[in-house]
Amino acid sequence: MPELPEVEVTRLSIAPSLRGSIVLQAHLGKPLRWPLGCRTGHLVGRHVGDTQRRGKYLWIPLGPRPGRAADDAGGLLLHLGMSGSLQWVGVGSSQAGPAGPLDPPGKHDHFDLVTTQGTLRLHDPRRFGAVVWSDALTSDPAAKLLQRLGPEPFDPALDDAAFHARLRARRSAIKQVLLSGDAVVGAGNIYACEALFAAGIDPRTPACRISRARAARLLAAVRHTLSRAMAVGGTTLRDFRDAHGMSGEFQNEAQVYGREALPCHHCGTPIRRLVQAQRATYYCPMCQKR
DNA sequence: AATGGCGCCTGAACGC
DNA sequence: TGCGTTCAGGCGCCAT
Repeated sequence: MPELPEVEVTRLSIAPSLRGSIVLQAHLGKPLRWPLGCRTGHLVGRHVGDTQRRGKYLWIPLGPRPGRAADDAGGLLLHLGMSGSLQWVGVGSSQAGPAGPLDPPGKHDHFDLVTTQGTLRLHDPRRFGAVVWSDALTSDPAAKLLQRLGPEPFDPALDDAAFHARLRARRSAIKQVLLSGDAVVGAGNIYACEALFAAGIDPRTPACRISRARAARLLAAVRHTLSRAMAVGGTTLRDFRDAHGMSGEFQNEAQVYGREALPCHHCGTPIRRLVQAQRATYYCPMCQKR
């Protein structure tokens, strides 16, 4: 399940390959969450810029078409949804087939961006993901999709006081507030559970009832958990891979996620599972307090 | 206006 | 073996 670490790992695995290339063609498969918003031919001939990330979205800047003014530029906003992953096949790679630089799209390959340096392919069985053209990050539809996102976890402007203030504005359980991305973006179900364990906070605690000191611990725990996950290539529960096929290792370090009834690594108490907002939450009833 | 719930999708795991 | 059911969940959207 791509959360912020998986998206960042993906970004790092495609940015150097894509940067400086020129789009030769693009192909669409089955419909994704939202329509592309332009014809695939609209992308051809554009210079590819440096891939950026905001929350769990990726932004691939595309320069103006040949002979057009600067305001013809735009880019692609990508989201990996639940089951999306990107694959990069470089020109001259061993995966190059007789038909061209890449095998024909498989059943779950729904977008190809063919460039002078290689092909970026989106694989997404559940199709909760999206690829959307936008004239700029600050124009719709990108702006509309990004406007509601909370602060980035590693934004220096997000200090303990700011984070605490955001928690105080929410009466929902802290687990749901983390998932909503209102107080800080990037923690999905796995990392929200892990960060709450690391901070020793019961996932059912109303966000507004968390003290300044505990909020500081939680913010540090979110940052530490996301950092650690990125350092080991993310979490591969089933099929997450970076664009070069590398799987992640964080699943081996999970303290609570997916460990119902197994002993807590810290105190030995069986890990519990509960459902919050129709999503599984795992926690240690001994180590995590309200 | 914050908040809870729905629906989009498919494959894996499960029960009979 | 095969069928039906349940679960997984990011997140925009809707209703309250």
